Amino acid sequence: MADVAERAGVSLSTVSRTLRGMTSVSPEVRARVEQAARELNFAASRQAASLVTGRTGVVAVLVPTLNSWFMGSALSTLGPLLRASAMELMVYVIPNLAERTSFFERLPARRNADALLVFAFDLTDEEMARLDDLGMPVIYVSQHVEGRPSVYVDDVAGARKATRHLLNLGHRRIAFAQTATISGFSFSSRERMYGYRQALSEVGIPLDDELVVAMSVHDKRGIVAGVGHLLSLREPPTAVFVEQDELASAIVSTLRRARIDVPERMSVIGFDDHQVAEWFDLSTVAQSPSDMGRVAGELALKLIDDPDADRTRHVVLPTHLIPRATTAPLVPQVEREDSI
Amino acid sequence: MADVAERAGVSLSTVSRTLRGMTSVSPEVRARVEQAARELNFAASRQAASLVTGRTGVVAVLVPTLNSWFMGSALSTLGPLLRASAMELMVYVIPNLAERTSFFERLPARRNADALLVFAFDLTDEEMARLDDLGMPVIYVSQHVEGRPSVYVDDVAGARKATRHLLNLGHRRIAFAQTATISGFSFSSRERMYGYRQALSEVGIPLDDELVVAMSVHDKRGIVAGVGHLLSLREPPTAVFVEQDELASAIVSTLRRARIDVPERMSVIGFDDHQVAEWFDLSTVAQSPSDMGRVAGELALKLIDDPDADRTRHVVLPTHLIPRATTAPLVPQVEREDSI
DNA sequence: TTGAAAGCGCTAACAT
DNA sequence: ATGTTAGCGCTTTCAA
Repeated sequence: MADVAERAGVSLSTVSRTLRGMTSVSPEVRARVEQAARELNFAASRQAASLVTGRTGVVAVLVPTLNSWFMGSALSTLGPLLRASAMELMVYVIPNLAERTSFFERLPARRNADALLVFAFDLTDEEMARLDDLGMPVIYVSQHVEGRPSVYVDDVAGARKATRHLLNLGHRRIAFAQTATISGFSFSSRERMYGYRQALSEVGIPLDDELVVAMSVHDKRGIVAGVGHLLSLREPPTAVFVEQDELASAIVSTLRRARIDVPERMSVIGFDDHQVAEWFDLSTVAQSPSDMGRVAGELALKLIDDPDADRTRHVVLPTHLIPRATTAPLVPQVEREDSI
Repeated sequence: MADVAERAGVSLSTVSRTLRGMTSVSPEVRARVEQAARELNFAASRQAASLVTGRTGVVAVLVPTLNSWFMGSALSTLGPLLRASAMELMVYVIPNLAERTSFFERLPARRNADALLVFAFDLTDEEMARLDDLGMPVIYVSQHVEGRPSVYVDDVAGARKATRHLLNLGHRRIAFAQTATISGFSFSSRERMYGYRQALSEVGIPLDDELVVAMSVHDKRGIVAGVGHLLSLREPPTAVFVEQDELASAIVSTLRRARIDVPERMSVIGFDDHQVAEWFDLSTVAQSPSDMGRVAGELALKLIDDPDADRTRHVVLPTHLIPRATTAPLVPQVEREDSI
């Protein structure tokens, strides 16, 4: 910056003021400085600036993985949004317990970011307390935490929509397929189960634990076993609400391979509106991770800029039912049973 | 840091040395300092340190999107790897031309990172020249650039493997399904096409442009039309090599919906070993984005640490054929033709 | 509107 | 092994 000052024949402070776009610089001097800066290919060091301003120009995000549709969509929106406000995006990927422990021990984000976005993590109270005295706004995304700024989708309402859709189609035996805890998303999982139960209770259908199965997307045998369990019940379900599109797709494949037609013999509805839902023509409940990224980013910027902003605000995002080809009205199968 | 020094009853430099893990600190003092630091919840400011050292402790990555299996896997590996070397991961998401232009104009990474990893971008010569005088190692990932450090998978060999597998199964009419340019991945696309052609030429099968179709994963009608084109040829293919698993899955679905059994009537092989390949039991050629992230990260760390390291080194990663259930030996369909 | 000067929090060279 | 001290490149009073 000294070089620029010399070349433009002005003082250091004038260069600084010019480059930050302050108004108290005469147009003539400004032109000269900008010219010099361009010629020298100069860009100010954020490190040095932040040392004196106390702001880093960085927003940090804490994520369990980047390898998921949800995180990918959310961050792909968040990145450009931050850049529009001259902020950069720092990512902390915490895939396992060891990393997690070390992160919370050392809190590397401290002083190295202006805000932290915690994505889809089920934190312990101690961990949250630790983040509380990080000295920066901490926003919880895809989960809701009392008394702290949170952005999340209304999982309960979404699950209710899915279940009601099946009820409206005439189904009465409706199963719920749960994903065996994917790290970090257990919060949504609980909420979706709750919405499912609510919808059934509303119409007076008693809850039946036999209709609830848990499986993991990556465990083929487990999926087959789970589906098998449902099919071997005395009174099997005619519809399944699966809490995640990826698992729903796997279930549809499994059913079809077993010659159980979907949706003729079994309706299946997912949750997410993941890309795979479109490929499978899967009925589902859409949420928008991209909106989540945007809203969370905007909230972060606001909390950074305005220390008086409400730090307990919750933003709840809506869901939408997307009926596609894997749900259909219940067809009474009485004939078959009679014919046995 | 002064607070820590005072609390531990030592000098500033001793605190600094301790916290950076230097050996020239007596165990007893070290313990005291660490204790004090913990009590005060202290973490050093990277900004201040980098002002002195000239190193930022940051590795920046330039990506077209985060919302893809490839990027997600690569960065999920890269993140923890960097953190193990006390480096942080800064992400620049450049989804469109406007962002791209502005990135190359302002080069925000300048002075704010120690190395830049350019993922899956087809850069112009001017853009690369611009990066050359960024004053930090720039590593090209998932593409190969003459004279600059690059990490990429051997797409040509992979495509050859896929095609040869089909040839070995007896297929002679083998189509190639290309993805209509997904931003940033045109490099791999060209290479895979090239490998396909090589394998055919090796065994003396003439190239037939009618067997090459382009489609986009998100354009259902386009996929149906592309498949339709192949099925309406005078001499239709008995196998298709699809350059991407996601598209391959869509093609398998389309074929099955049209009652063309896969693999009985048509073999389909993809490329990537994307998750979806497992769900569809799709034969494919595996590449490992995760390895790519790891290797690229290691290379970055090396180039940062060792100014004398070879800056033109290329790392080529292998591919593996994964035969699954969508490829099968050619069944002569002569009978059918006779019976018409 | 511009300039001079005092730090921001750290590291590294030097001294002990 | 530990302490002292001079900056790193900026921003921000304060003065002119």
